[in-house]
Amino acid sequence: MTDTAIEAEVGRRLRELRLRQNRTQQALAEAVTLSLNSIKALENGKGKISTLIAVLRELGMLQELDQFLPDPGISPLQLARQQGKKRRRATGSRGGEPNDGQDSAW
Amino acid sequence: MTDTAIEAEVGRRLRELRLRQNRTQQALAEAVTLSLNSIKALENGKGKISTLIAVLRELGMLQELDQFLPDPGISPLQLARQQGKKRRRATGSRGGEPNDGQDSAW
DNA sequence: TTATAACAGTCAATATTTGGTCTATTTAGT
DNA sequence: ACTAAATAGACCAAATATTGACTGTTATAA
Repeated sequence: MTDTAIEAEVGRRLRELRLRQNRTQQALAEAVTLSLNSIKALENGKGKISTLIAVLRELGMLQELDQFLPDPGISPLQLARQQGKKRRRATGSRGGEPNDGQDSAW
Repeated sequence: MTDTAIEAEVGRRLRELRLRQNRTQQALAEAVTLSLNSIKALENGKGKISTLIAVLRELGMLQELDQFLPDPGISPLQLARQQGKKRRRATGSRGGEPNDGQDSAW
C-alpha cells in the first residue's frame, strides 16, 4: 500500500466518521474554524497535520490518538544519562555507518 | 490541550521513536526520500500529512495507524440504501439546523 | 417529481511547507 | 580534552496547502 493510498484511506475514514455523526462538511469546517475547502481536501487525502488534528479533536478522536502514539517515556538508563544534557541524539561508532536500525531501548 | 500543543507532542513522540531505533534525522530523511528539513519540521510539530505517514511507515507504525483510525465499514442499513448511489451525504430536516450531532449509526 | 442542501471541482491570491545551503551549538567517540 | 557527528536555526526559491468565490452534480426532504 503506497503512501498516497494510505492518505486517501485516512480521508475516507474521516469522512465515514463525520457521516456517522451525521455532520456536514460545512458544519465541521465551522466547528474547527477552517474553510470548507480544507475539509474537502482532507477527506481527499491532502492537507497539513494541524488540519488533521483539529478535525480529529472535533470528531472526538484525540484519546485514540494518544493510544496510537503513546508517550514512550524515556528508558531509565537514558534518563540517567541525560543529566544536564539539553539534547538527545542518535549514537554510533565513529567511522562506520551510524547504526543498523536495531532498537535496544537501552 | 491546544491543537498546537498536540502537534508539538506528536513531534516529540516521533523523535522519541526515532531515537529508540537509534536513527539519525539524516538517515530517516534519506529512508523516506524527504529532506532533512522536513524531518526537523515534523519533530517540531509542523508539516504535511504525507510527511507524517511516510515517517510512520518508516518507523514501523502503520499497523498502529490502522488501529487508530479503523475502517468503520458501512452499517448494513446504509449499505442497502446506497444502491446505485455515487455519493453519501449528511441528512437533516429541511428548515432547521442540519442536525444535533447525535450519531445513531443507522 | 421537484426544489434545495450537500458535495465535487476549479481558479486566483495568500500562507505554509519543502528542499538546499549555510552557520552555530551540543553531544558522544576516541 | 579534542574532534566529528547530530541537531538547531535561519535564509531563499519552489512546491503545496489554504481561503474565498464560483459553477456543476447528486442525493434527500417535501
